[in-house]
Amino acid sequence: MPELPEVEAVCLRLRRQAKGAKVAVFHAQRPNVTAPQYVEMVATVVAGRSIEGVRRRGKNILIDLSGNVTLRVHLRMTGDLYVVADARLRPVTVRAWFSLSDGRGLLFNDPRALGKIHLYAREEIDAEMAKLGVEPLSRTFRPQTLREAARGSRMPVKLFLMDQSVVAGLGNISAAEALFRAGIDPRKPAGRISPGRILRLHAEIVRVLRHAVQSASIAYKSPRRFEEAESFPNAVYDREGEECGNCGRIIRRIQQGGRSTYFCPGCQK
DNA sequence: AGTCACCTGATT
DNA sequence: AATCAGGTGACT
Repeated sequence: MPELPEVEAVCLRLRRQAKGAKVAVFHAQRPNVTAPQYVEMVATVVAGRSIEGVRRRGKNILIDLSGNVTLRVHLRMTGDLYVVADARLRPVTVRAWFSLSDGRGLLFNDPRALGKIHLYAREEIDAEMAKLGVEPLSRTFRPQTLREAARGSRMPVKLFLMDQSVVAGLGNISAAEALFRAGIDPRKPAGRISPGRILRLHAEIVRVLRHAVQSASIAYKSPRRFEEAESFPNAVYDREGEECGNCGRIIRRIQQGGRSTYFCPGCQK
């Protein structure tokens, strides 16, 4: 279920629960989870190192370990990463886990098994993450950032927004919702959007993500406030055939880049 | 720039 | 049985 907001929530949770803990053993159900790296290599290097910090870059979770080593966890479509009191009690869909020296377990639960865990030297990881685009919730993300990246691009703007080398962390939902709020047709070439619309799009991206981070963090924290967290329902995503809350037209679903795109033909030009 | 493979589970 | 899924990388 993860886009940037859920990944951010996972990082917050890990920071509270796992910071300072020491990794004893790494286990993997299938070599797929670390491929093309060897499970044995990861296990050997990770053993005995403590968790110094947890960072997020785009949709990547970066776990800094002692001795200048960093684990990169990508949740892909269905991954989740969380601490439990006893790793022996784990769902069958847990594809890998870390035994912590205090007896707890750090589980990588991933029903579809598309997620990845990779190991890097500290200086390698920064170079790797430099391939990603701007962090949309940082001050370096400005309307001009979008304008310059979009200049001359004939890519449909929805795919442009989901290109991680442009903006890091936008996914299928946030891209669709931001485009709806900015009143932009997802099929429109990125380079042909007016400066004024780009300005609006920038603002809506930030607004959508800020709110989703807030909701995701609350939902992960206390189930009691789950309703509150859900109080910002999707305007278009997963609403094919329903009426647009703004203009009443029927929300459509089309295919872009092999994924579903939802939009309102009335509001989005 | 578009299509497909990677996986499994839920829904139609 | 077929389609869909909040992602990405490797192919045409």
